[in-house]
Amino acid sequence: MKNDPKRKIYTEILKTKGYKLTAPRLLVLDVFLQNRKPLNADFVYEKVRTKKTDRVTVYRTLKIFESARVIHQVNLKKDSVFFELTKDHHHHIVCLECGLIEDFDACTIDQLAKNVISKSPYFSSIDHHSLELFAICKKCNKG
Amino acid sequence: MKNDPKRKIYTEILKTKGYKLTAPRLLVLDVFLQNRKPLNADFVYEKVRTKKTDRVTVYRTLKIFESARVIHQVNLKKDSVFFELTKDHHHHIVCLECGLIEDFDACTIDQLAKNVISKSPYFSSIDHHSLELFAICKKCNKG
DNA sequence: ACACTAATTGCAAATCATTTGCAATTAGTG
DNA sequence: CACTAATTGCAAATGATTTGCAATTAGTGT
Repeated sequence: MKNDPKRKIYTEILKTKGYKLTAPRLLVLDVFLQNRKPLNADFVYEKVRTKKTDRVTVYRTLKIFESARVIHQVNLKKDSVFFELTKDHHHHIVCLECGLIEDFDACTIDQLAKNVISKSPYFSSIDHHSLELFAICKKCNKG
Repeated sequence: MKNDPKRKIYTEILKTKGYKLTAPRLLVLDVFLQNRKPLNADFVYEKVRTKKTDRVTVYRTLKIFESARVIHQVNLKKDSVFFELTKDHHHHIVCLECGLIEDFDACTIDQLAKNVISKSPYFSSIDHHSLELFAICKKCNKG
């Protein structure tokens, strides 16, 4: 969505880091803004391939977005790597059988992170975190 | 280590699930017992290749161990998948620059998980979880 | 608006990790 | 000790991701 207020935040981050705002990059960004869940390279490519964007460009764009901290990896134990927008951060419960994903917030994690940092000899601040719970969902438990 | 008390726990799990205790499987298990940190397929293979064990067997063994819940995936944002023994579970702070890993415990996560479960319409229990913090370590922050 | 230049792109080919098919071997059972 | 299904190793296939390179383009200054 061109009118998503977060769009500007991300494009500003990219500009600040010296990356050009090219058509493919904006397309990929919009895929993330329009699909607020963890996405893999293939999903993104399927959404932009019609708009003359190569698969390689998708890979390269994901790398750039990741290094610019616009997106980050999410551990979903699927066969490929998934990413989500950094500002959309939340946590997931993932069904080990069917892959069902439920979101949840965990405000206590920030407190926990502070605690860990205060005791660490190597780290003094946290960039971001990843908390995933894995389970068998009720449906799969029956089957 | 043949004398590691946890070795028996894992071999029992494998037996119970009907998997044969073959030489390659015991070799892979021992690699995990002797290297208490997240490992990838390549690391394991390098440790067992001398003992006439094929790379394919390593991959297949990791799959079996994962489905038997002897090991599970850890999200370290590296280019390949890492695993650790389930009973060795702890959390990590990973440096986004140099990959330095520091371990920590987080006993409050279990409470948090219970809390999430009590509110979830889809899940009624947690199998395991994954909490990783990502940061730039003090050393990399200077450089 | 126009030209310049480095960054970015698309394509084709290469690489890397992981998987599959199949015949030979082996662990666990009786 | 023999039996049988599970497991293994090899070779080849697959699938995801990366690389080289020439053509294109965004952002800059004019």
